[in-house]
Amino acid sequence: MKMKIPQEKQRQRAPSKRALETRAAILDAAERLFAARGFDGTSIRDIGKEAEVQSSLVNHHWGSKEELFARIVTRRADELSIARLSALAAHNHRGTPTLDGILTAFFGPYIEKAEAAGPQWQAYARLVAMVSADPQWKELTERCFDPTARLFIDAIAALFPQARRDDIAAGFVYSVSAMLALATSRWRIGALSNDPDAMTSHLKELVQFCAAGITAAALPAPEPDQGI
Amino acid sequence: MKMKIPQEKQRQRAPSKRALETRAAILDAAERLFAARGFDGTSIRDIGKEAEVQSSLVNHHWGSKEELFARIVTRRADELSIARLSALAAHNHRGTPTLDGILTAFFGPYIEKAEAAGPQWQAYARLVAMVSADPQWKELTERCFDPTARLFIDAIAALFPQARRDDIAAGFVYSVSAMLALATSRWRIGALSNDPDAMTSHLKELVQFCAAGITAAALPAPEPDQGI
DNA sequence: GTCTATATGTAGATAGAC
DNA sequence: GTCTATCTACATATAGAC
Repeated sequence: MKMKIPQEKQRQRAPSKRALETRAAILDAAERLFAARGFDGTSIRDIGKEAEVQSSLVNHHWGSKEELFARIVTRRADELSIARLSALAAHNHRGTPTLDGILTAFFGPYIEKAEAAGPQWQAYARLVAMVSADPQWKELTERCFDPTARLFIDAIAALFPQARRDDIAAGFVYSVSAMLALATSRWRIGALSNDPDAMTSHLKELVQFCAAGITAAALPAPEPDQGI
Repeated sequence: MKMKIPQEKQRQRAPSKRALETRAAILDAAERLFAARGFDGTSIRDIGKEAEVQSSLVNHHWGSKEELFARIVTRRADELSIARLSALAAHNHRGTPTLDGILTAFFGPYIEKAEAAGPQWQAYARLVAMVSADPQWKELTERCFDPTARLFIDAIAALFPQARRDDIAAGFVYSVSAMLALATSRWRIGALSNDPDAMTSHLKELVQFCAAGITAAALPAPEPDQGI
């Protein structure tokens, strides 16, 4: 989660307003394109065109394509981590922690931002789904998300003192992948169920799904083939 | 991207043994590289080098890069669908269907192939995870996986006559994403739990997780904030 | 079927004028 | 900071000899 950007390391004077706009426009455009077409599917030229600036300004402001990509992933990851840990602390302060509460503290901040701030956060979910599945970005993923994930796993593990930590961790990874599936594949759920729907109402269903799954994974296996 | 492979449409004579080997080597090499680096991150030249054949043979045998990619995704998808539907039929024939049994019929064939036939099937899981998350391959995904998915959703929905089909479908999509997370991110689970493990033992845990989740999602919401 | 050679386009990154 | 022009490398795909 340490994200030194080399281009900024020794900035001498305050940048002009226009320069700041340019830099922000490049970041937003790059986020949209990377999310839609992937890292290799997006060119520096595409980004310049989308941001309506010269393509050489992309390298000038943000260095190499890899550095730009890492910058995009980390800026929202940090914001998300803060919101998630704050929600977790608030939940703990409210009384005895519950699994539903912990999961809501993790899922909620993203869902809220995706609904409030709109398409940029939705694009970001696709970006996270991509980097999570790609070994090329393993280090980046670990830096951005693992510290917070460990804290949430700790919190859940505290609810199941008798459970193996492996099982809790596995359940948490499954839960995160389910959240990404919700965020990136509403079209898929809609297509399979013949009825698209809004996002917020899915949060509670997602929490219900994951909480039941983690509880089942944490407890010793019940009678085999229990049926429905 | 229409399943016809132009190069094969009117083959006149039986191909030589060497030609068959070349064609198979290209497919396997392409599968490894596409899975490791993605579609845009893999070049035809890379594939030729990996298969130890001339890169022009890649186009000659399999047409364009897109056609080659679609061919790779579909060949194993068809094999998987057959195995899954066969397992589902066997389970139904065995007596009253159960959720655990249906999920095992869906997950089992992949896990078995990944363990038995090894790395090519593991690469394939990463490939499926990629195409599932990428709008560029939406049509390909629908053609390959949706028909079978619908049948499994039907089978699950029959166990919960009172549930909304949307909730079943959502639970199934979450379950599939969890399976892909297991197949592609063992390193992630291992890193978070400080203890990597073998794959087969995870199948039962995965089924347990998903069955509990789907059951919870299918039933009307219980008392709010039920805790652990 | 397989090879060499190549046509044609685009990639990331930078140099240097303003 | 911004722009034009360009260097160098590599991409997909094909033509044509063997």
